Order: sequence, then C-alpha cells, then structure tokens
Amino acid sequence: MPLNRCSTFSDGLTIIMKQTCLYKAPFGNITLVFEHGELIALNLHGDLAHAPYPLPDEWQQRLDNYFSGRLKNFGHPISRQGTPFQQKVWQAIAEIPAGEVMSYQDIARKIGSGPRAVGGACGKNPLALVVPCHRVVAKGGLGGFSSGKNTDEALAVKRWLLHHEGIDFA
DNA sequence: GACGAAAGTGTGG
DNA sequence: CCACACTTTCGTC
Repeated sequence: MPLNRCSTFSDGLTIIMKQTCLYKAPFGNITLVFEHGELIALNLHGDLAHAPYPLPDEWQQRLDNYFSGRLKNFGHPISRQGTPFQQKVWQAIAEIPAGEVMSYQDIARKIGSGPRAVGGACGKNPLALVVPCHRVVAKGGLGGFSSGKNTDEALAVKRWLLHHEGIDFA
C-alpha cells in the first residue's frame, strides 16, 4: 500500500489523504497512519523514509507517556473498519486491563467464538498498542504475533511490551 | 511428556 | 467449496 499519497479518482471528487508519521520507540520505530486527521493504523515497525509527516503533539505525548509507564491504556476507539466479528474481538481485547493477559480461548469464549477465529482477527488489527493484541497469548505461553514475516522480531516486540507492562514470559 | 491430527470459527479466494 | 489463521484439544506412542 502506498503511503503519504493524495489520490484523486477519475470522478475528480474523491480524495484520499494519508499521512504517515514516525515515532521512535525504545524497541524500534513505530509508524502511525492518519487519514483525514484520524488515526487509522499503528504499526510496530517502519522507517523515516516512508513516514515523513510530523507526528501530532497529541500522539507524541501519549506515546511518551505510554513508554515511560505513566499511561497504560490509550482509550482510543477501535478501528471502525473490519468485519463485525473483528470489531467484537478488538473490543474484547481493548477491555483487557494493563498488566494482565488473556488467552485466545478466553477471548473466544467471551464473545462466543473459537480461538483460531480470534487469532485471525488479531492478525488483522490495524491499531497495535491501542488495541493491545500483545496481551493476548496462547494457553501454554507466548502465542504468535504479527501474523506473518518478521516473526522473530515481532515476538521480541511482543515480549518487550508485556515486560514493559509487568509481565514476564519464559 | 511429546507429537500429529482433528476440531471448530471466521475470512478470503 | 476449499484453504488458511497470532489455537486448542484429543488420541497415540
């Protein structure tokens, strides 16, 4: 997906504006994508070359507070996009208190579904940190993360985040 | 215990 | 309908 682009469609009326910003987190870079001034995605990786927009103060401070431990939950609404089921999963995840974890099955039972379906929805969560899918772990240990490549590094980030919130995993 | 297979749910082709 | 997913459980060895 192209970033930082204003697209004009053939009807000349529809315009999509995406602004991608960079934040330097302790474990690496984070990119935040804003569309029409609204945060629509937060990714746990990225580089400056693809995120030239300045980060809004509001989010700069929120992230600063989160990484310094003063802020635990962002209190930001979950992504409006996604299927109804995904919304339910994300909502349930967003309600997990900081410092606690739930298994995929816990989430599944909470919303009357199955663990694998929950995992699938987690993988599609566009708002990392805001919707703390890193607090969802497998039953016998740390589950997966980032649904694809960089699994090693992504898992390291998941561990980092959990540890940051006071949870240690073997 | 460890390992493989199947279960069961939602999504995409 | 089929294959897949950030899983879990069950049956064997």
